[in-house]
Amino acid sequence: MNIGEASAASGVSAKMIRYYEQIGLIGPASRTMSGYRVYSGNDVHTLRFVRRARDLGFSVAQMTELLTLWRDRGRASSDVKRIAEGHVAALERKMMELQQMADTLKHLASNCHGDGRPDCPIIGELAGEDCGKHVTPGPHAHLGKGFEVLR
Amino acid sequence: MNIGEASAASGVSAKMIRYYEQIGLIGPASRTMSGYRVYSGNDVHTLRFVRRARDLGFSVAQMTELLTLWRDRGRASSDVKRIAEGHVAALERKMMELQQMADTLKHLASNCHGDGRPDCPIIGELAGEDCGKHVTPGPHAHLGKGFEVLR
DNA sequence: CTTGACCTTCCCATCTTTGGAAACCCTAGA
DNA sequence: TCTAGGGTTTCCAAAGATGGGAAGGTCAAG
Repeated sequence: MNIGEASAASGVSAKMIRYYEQIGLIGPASRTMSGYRVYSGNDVHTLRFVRRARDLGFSVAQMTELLTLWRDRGRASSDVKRIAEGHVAALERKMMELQQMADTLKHLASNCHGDGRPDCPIIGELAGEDCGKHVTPGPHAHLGKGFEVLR
Repeated sequence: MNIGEASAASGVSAKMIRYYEQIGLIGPASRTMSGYRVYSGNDVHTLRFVRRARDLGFSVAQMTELLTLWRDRGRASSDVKRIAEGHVAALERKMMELQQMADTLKHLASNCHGDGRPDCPIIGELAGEDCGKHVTPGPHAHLGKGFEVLR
């Protein structure tokens, strides 16, 4: 099976398969005499594992850990659970961050006429116009570097 | 006011101020004879605008639009509202995506012993083991390229 | 004048994914 | 057998926003 077939069978693009090999997430594929990569059913299994983990938002680093645990017959499920729960926490942190942005914007937009007139609380807020009630008190600016999640 | 002071006054790092100038989000700053960038109170006002928009998750492209509208005294608030609501929609799409990942993972984790034993539904799901009830039916893989939101 | 803090530009790294170019390989049809 | 097309290889670059650092110039205080 060459890389195109492996890609179709796993749902991982050929580009990404090469990339994953390059960065060491997956081992180097064996080659034909002419240099074409060759994949086995087992390789496709691994690629599917990677795609599912990717779909769940795991980073390459986390996938490396997960792949190692997957291959380790003597693994402790607590190790897997720890990674998963850490990721869930990161997802929830990110969601809260987005929620806060969305809430602020929705509030501002709800007070915006949205017609031909130029007055707009959204622009006003961004410009820092103190017009009485403030929507963003501020404390969500330095939310830290919780960017482990999401591309 | 030099770039360090403008940075402190606006909350935008000096690095980012230079970057925003380079990509054309903000106009080139005037310079002293020795080449130091010089900022006015007005410039700081603009930088604050940019920081607030950034904190709300707007992309550079969107900030460009917003800055243009801000400067346009004859703007229609509907234009601003449209951008804001589009961004809210993107935020909500992204949140739903994350929620789906988190839900799947939480479900899997709740069924994981999390002890020293190797059995683990999380690894099982990633490996594609069909063990009766499936948690991820699948239809959230090709969620599209909704990556306009978030860094 | 020296020192330390600041500024300048330039390059690199992050992280995942996509795109392209140039060259090579394989297979089917003429 | 030759050729056309599609698949494959590698390498380079881009994207988004931000951080880090090096090498060298500048400024203000002592």
